[in-house]
Amino acid sequence: MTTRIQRRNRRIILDAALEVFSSHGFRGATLDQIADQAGLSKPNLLYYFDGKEAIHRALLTELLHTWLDPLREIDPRGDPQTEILAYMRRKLSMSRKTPRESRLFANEIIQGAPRIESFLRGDLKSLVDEKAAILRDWAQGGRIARVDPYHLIFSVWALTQHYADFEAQIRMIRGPDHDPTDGAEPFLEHLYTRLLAPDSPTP
Amino acid sequence: MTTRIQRRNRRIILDAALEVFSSHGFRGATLDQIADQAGLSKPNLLYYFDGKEAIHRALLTELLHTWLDPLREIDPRGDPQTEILAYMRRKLSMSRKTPRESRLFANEIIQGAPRIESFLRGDLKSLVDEKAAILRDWAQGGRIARVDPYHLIFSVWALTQHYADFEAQIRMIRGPDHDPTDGAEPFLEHLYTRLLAPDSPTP
DNA sequence: ACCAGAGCTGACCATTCAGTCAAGTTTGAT
DNA sequence: ATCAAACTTGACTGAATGGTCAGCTCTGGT
Repeated sequence: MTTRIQRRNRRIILDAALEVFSSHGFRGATLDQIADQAGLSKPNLLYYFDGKEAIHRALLTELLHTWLDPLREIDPRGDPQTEILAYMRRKLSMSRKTPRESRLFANEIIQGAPRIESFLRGDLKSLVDEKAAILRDWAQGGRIARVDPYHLIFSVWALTQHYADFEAQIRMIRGPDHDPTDGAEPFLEHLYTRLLAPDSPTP
Repeated sequence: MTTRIQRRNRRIILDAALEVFSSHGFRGATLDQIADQAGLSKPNLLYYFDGKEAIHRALLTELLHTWLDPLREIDPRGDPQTEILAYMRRKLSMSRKTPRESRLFANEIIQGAPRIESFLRGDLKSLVDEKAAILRDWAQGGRIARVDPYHLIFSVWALTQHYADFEAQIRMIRGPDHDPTDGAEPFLEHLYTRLLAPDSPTP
């Protein structure tokens, strides 16, 4: 039985932990920082979670649960260009709305993905393989340009997550007033529209 | 006066530190790990460098010295598409040849770029502004498609560095035999050729 | 062969940090 | 109002880690 206080405090702790882990990485984060951020004492943190590792695991589990949703929604029966453009927009929207989660994930991958290897090799690979097959069919059927489906998926990841993961760099180049993703959507729409336009059939 | 031994050992230490820092981040790396990797004792490390911070700083300084070279080479007098494609190829080549340096940089940015803020606001911003102006002129002159020059530069960074920074993820999806960048170059050539083709003039 | 300085190390220190615990306070069902 | 369970915390512990130091060994110029 979980109480009202438990739900509230677990949520507060996970929020604080997301803030700290996403900006310092697992090793760089300390329980004291998380406790401060949460406005709770360190022993109290450990009353709700079994340790630093457990907090981190809870955060990743929660994240991975929704991480694949945008890709999952690609519909093989839909219009190819519409589907891919919509996928890109969903990913860009995630970068806008949950940049800390994106950085949490990025930190994990850059450091070799030790804690989410089974997820990557399992759920992620399966889904990517499945959707890549759809993209391949679309390309072979001439409904989009003949591009490598895996690199196409990677390009969406790279181009959208970049705005969350490298936000600091973009801010320093474009100035503090500028929102990092300003102008990104029309640019990426243009890019994918051009990229995907079917090859004109050689008569 | 620097001796032969000094040059050799500083090099060994920086190599080891690059390995460790790039895969664990600054806080996650320990002097003992670096010493192990270098095959030297920890006090010996500190004989050559003033501390963990100093090793990291030396590494970043060395990296930043060449980080901007690919962008710097864009020639305003060259053919726009050729120049931009060549830029993309230079960046992709860097991701292939020096992925650890790319991850060192990525770690730094994701964590808010505290140690290289002045570089980003200074040298990097200046150069990006300068080259963005060139790209803008090309776009306005109709020599490439009308795209936002900043997002165009960001797209090159995102698409090329992704192969180094997210190598672990790509490997787990494509399998261990597959080189992560296999097929990337033709894909990106196709992408930028399509993206940049000048808008057909409306008569 | 000598030796001054460069190069190197085991032992040690201070701090940071994850995690524990005994003893307190608050909550909510009765 | 009572009380058992839920919640909270100051004070602590042990391990990890960045850094120091006295004294050792090696190197290269004479």
